[in-house]
Parts: sequence; C-alpha cells; structure tokens
Amino acid sequence: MNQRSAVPTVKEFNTMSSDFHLQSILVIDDDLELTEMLSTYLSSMGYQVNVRNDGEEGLSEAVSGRHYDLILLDVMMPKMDGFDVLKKLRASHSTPVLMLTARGDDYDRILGLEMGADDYLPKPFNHRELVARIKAIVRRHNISSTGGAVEQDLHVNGIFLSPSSQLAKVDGVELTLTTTEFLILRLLMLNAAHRVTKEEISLKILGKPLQAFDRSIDMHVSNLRKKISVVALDEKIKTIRGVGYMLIAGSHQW
Amino acid sequence: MNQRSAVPTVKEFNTMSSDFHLQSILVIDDDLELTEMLSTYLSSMGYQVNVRNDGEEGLSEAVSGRHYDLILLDVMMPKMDGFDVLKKLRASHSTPVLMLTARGDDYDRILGLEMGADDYLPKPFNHRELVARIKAIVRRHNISSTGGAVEQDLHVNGIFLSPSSQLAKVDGVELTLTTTEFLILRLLMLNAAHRVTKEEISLKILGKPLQAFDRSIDMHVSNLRKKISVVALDEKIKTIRGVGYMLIAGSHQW
DNA sequence: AACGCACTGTAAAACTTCTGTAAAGGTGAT
DNA sequence: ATCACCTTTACAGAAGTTTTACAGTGCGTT
Repeated sequence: MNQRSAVPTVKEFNTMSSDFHLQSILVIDDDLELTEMLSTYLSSMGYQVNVRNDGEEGLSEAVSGRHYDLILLDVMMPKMDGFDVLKKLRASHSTPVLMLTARGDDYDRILGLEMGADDYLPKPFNHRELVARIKAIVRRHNISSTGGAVEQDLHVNGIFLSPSSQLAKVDGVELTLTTTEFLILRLLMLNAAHRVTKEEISLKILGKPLQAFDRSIDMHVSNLRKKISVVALDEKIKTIRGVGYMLIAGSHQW
Repeated sequence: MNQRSAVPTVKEFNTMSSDFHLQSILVIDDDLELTEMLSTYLSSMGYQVNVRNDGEEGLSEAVSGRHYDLILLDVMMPKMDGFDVLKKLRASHSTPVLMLTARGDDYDRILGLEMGADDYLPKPFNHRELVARIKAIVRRHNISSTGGAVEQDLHVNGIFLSPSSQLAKVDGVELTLTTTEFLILRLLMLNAAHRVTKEEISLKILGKPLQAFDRSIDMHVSNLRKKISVVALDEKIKTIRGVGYMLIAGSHQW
C-alpha cells in the first residue's frame, strides 16, 4: 500500500507556538463496537478522540464550542443521519468532515461531498487508509489557515538552516537531512542554549506523545549527530540526561 | 453523474487568434474554498479572474461596466440566488453565463437554460470539464478582451521558459511540453531553490486539493523529468521526500 | 570502590511509507 | 474513430522510521 505523506501533519506546519495540543477528532457513529475500536486506535496514533453514538448528540457536541480538527461522521444512523448532521453543522461550522458509509456507491459519496464533506470512506476500511485520509484532510485544512508565511533562516553556532529550501549547512558544507532530522535540528536551533525535552520533540515533530520504551528520537538525534560530525569540529548537540537535548550556542555569543 | 453538454461541440472556431488577450471571468459563489480554488486554477490557465461571494455583490460587479467574457454563477446562494442574479443580469447584459449547481437534477438545469444561461455544470465537476466548457462558451461568443499582463520569460539553470509562447528550452534545445507540464515547470522555476509542496502544485496547477492517494503530480513530474533528461546532463528537479519537489538552481548561486 | 539501575548511543534488523514509472483507463478535442 | 493528454492503478524499489539488542555511562547507594 502507499499513501501520500508519512509525515504527520504537525510536521509541516508546526509553527513554534509553545502550546502544543493533540489533534482532536469527534467520531459520530452508532456502531458501538466500531467506535470503541476507532477510539482506541486513533488514541494510540496520538489523537484526542471523542465519541457520540447518535446523530443528535453528535451534532450538539460538534457545535458545542469545543474545537475539533476533524469529524468522522457515519452516514447511516438512527434518528438523524449523517447527511442531516452535516447539513446542520455546515450552517455554522467549517470543521472538516470525513464521511463513513456502509455502501460504496457513488451516490452517497457525491451527495456527501456536495454537501460539504471533505472526503469519504466506504466501510469497511482499513486503519491505514483511515489515518492517511485523516492526515490529508487535516493537512489541507491547516494549509489554508497557515497561509504562506515565509520562514526565517536560522544561524546558530556555525549551523545554517533554510526552511524554504530545506537546506542545512554546517561550517559551510551542505548536509543531506531527512525531513524529521531537519525539523529536530530546527527545533533545537529555535531553542538554542535551552533544553528541549524528548516529550516536546515527540509531540511537535513526530506528532505523537512519547511512549514508554520509544527510542526513535534518540535514533534521530544519533543520526543527526553523525551527519553533523562528518563536517564539524566540535559537538553541537548536548544530551541532558533524563530530560532531552540542547543545542550548544556559539561561544562568541554572549 | 455525467451527462453530455447541452452545448453542441463547437467546431466552428477551432483556432484561436494568435494575438494574446486574457479572457476575464467573474465567479459568483458563496463557497470560499471553491472560489479560492477556481481563482487560482483559472488564473494559472491564463484567465483573469474576479470573485464575488454573494449574489448581490456578484450582480453589481457583473453590471458595473467592467467587461467579462464569462460569468460562473452558482445557483445556491444566500440572499440572492443564481436565478435571481441571472434574471436581473439579462435585463441589461448578454454576457455568457455558466451556471453551477449542487444538484444534478434537470429542473435547475432547464430553468437556468430557459432564463438565458449558456451552459450548466453540476457540482462536483472536474476542472477539466470546467475549462472545456468555458472554452466552448467563450469560443462560441468569440469575444476577446484586452488587459492581460505579459508574462516574463524565465531562465534558471539552463532552462528557458517563455509563457507567452508556451515555449520551453533546456540547454538550447526545445522541448515539447503539455500545458500541465509547462505550468508545473513554471511554478518550480518561479520558486527555484525553494521547495514546492505537492499540495501547492495540486492546488495551483490542477485546481484541486491533493487527495490521499493521488499520484498524478508524480506522473507529471516523472514525464517532465523524462523529457528534460533527454537533453540535459544534470538533474534539474529534486525530490523532497514527504514534501514535494524543488528546482535545482544553478551551481553558481552562492 | 564497587554495585545497581535507569538512561543513553548506536548498529542492525524490521517495518512502513513514499516515489518512479509502465501500463491501463478516461475524457475532451478533432 | 482517433489523438493527445490527464489520471488511476499496480508494483518494485528506495528512502525513512522505529524497534531491537546490547554495550556503555552517569550517578546515587552501600
């Protein structure tokens, strides 16, 4: 299988507001088993999940004032079906909606998209595809709100970073970094001389909370150091035991 | 969801006059996302686009005195719907009108055509169909307008692009590009040495948001590269995994 | 000093996601 | 019908990420 972007949404648009929060999703579906499953799964993927088991409650939660990044909406439900919910919701909100429907036929789909759904997924669907679509939608939505803010280049301690061209240079030599490495380096540089916790890195860069025995950040930092060390003389990233990492600011900096 | 155009295929005017004038289009629709998209897309297709987000404003712009080659008019809008706009407009103007409507049912269609619309397109429509119909209508009216800015030629890293003549040369050799390939190359050149996301390409060139498993941009880029590689020695387009593409600026750049 | 223990560094394996591209499918233009 | 072009599909291979495994390392306790 393949999908658009392995890169969690957060990656591309994490401006450095320090108040980071998980993406929140409202699931509206009367199938208890399914919602239970979705809830567990999406939570494990780092989303904040809320569930309502019928259309009315779903709608009232959706317009309650609480912010949702996305609504997963089932079409077939008792009392108020997905289309009704969508129609009423759209009267006041533009929250992205991903419609779920049992029937794979085009009619539902077209109708849903016309009414303002952002995408459509026929049941049964697999987890990966669901997440892929969620990411696509949220990313799309964030783009329009983020606009085209041009990011500033960064220079710290011999490291030069240009977000617009995704280019990193250390002591004049260009480095080839992956997007994740690039973003971690950027985060450290934005906080040069200040400690950055692993939790923070995980949330902001990987888009998910740090798990118990998760070593992936260590690996990214290790790889980053390895690449940097090829061209740099001195150490740039310091480990702060039990906490995280810190970018060493240049000595001529005070 | 596709019925043949009400408009007979136009054969009478198959050749456009070679002197260039931008066609201007007025879009009247309350769907902000859609109008944004249309605006970007139609502009990239070489139209001069103006947008109004409700019927009243749309009408007043339509009769303002400024010349439009075509009006794209949504049926369902708050305050004054598409039919009302059309009726009032026709009292004084004969500007061609292409109606957009959410439902594919015949009633709207008949009503619109009777009232003087030139064609009718059910939402959701694909951008190619839209452009096809716009061309058909405008051709039928065979109107040309002035007021287009002449686009600058571009030279980057051995690539030469002349929008006004839709000509591309690489290292002196002329390439035969399709319109889409041309526009993608142009966008990359306009952002030489800066990353351009697939989102952006999709939105600006294809006129639609990037969907989850959409590979068409990859294909266009692949084709573009293939054509370029026939005549160029070095790689011109760099892939930025998980993000998009970037045109490599000349090496003598720092 | 030596021990225990939780934390870190990192190579290598395992896995997942993304990209390139050929080929097939569609659509409007002619 | 045929052409040109755009899109979708399918798959292989590339690139990136995470897990595993184990060898250190820092640091408080004995």
